[in-house]
Amino acid sequence: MNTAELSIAKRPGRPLSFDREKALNDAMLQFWRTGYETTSVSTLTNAMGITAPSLYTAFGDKESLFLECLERYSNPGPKTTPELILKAPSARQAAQTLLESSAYWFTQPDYPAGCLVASAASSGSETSHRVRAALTTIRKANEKALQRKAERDVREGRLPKTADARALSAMTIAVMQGMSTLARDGADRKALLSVVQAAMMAWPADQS
Amino acid sequence: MNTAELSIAKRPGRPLSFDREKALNDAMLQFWRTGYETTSVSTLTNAMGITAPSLYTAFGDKESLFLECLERYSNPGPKTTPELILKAPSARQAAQTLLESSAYWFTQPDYPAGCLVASAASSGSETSHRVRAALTTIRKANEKALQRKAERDVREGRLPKTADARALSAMTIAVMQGMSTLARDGADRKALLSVVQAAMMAWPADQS
DNA sequence: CTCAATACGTAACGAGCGTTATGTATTACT
DNA sequence: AGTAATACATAACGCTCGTTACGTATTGAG
Repeated sequence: MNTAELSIAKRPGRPLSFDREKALNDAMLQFWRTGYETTSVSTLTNAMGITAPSLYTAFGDKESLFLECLERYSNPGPKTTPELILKAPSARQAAQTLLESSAYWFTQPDYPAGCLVASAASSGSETSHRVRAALTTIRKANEKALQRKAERDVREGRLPKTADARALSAMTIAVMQGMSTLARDGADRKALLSVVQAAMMAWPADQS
Repeated sequence: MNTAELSIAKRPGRPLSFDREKALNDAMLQFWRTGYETTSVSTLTNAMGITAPSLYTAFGDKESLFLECLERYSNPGPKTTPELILKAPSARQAAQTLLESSAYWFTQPDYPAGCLVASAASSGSETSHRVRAALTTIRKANEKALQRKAERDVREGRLPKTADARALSAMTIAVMQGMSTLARDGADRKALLSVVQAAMMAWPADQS
């Protein structure tokens, strides 16, 4: 008996009768389509193919379910977006990769248009402040990572001394957010990629 | 008796006991703060200082009230934003004016942060599709006006022949949308103005 | 003064919200 | 086999939603 088997050792009691991962994914897609506050629990249970008590047993409540969906959405791979930014060869290339992958991600066929983080709860009442805080945290983490990367590039000469690292990263994040709205309004992948190309003109070329 | 007096001739029956303009303004501010679907009628009536039947008498229903607020918000002056864009000396200057005034508008003290149009209903259920359509229409009208202005500048030599009018205008609108989110997340006026400065680097200089 | 028309305050409507109590079925452990 | 623990399905909870009857008060017209 190895540690892996230990970590998935079955708890006592009746096990879940549905695939928790699939249900979570279905919930994420529904939130992606229709936001947080405007998606009801009954809409969720329909999309997930389970009943309300099952949802509460497996995920706690609506807010916890959303936060878990958010985690799944923003950390789909082994590396987080801030980590990817910091590992890029330059801030400029990190920005370009971020925007280009966003252009792809926001226009995937058979997926909701735009970005879950950008469009889930840009406004909202006071009752969902934890949700809004989580969304803001994700957005700011990306911006901060890009900013630090750009500041380092200025220090190390990959960007001109006159470059405004903070402004460039905030502008890049703004373009990303805005592209989500463009996608929701019907812009296709080609249009978004041309937006990326235009926005990257604002970045000074990497100094060699 | 002139035509102005005729146009405000009193209708029969008891007049409204509150200032309709002030109530409309209060409703707009509330929608601005908390969005469309997440703002309840009771929240609105509290903010407006009237009762629900008064709201329905004066404004129809929640959706009509929001659409009227939207008109008031997006047409505050004698000229619409598309008109201002078309009258600017160049597309580049129109974009700069649009972004700079947005930076100011999104960070007014004692007003909600960000943009009502950008944050009211970026996602949402199917029941509010008329509201979402109205918001999309406003966004697209601005983008289209800027695009036409830029296309004319390319034709008339104010912009280089290689400039992508569509991409530049879409990028500019994206930055504007994104700045609204930045403002909601706490960015101050100075930060937004530096974002504008950075974004404008993507626009080729006007040819003289 | 009467009448028609509109707004007002109170109170309530049906519907849907997020959530949970209840009893039963299914599992693991002893 | 028996017990503890968990999930299941059904049904309902209290609450808020957007909206509106209903009766009364206030206006202009004749």
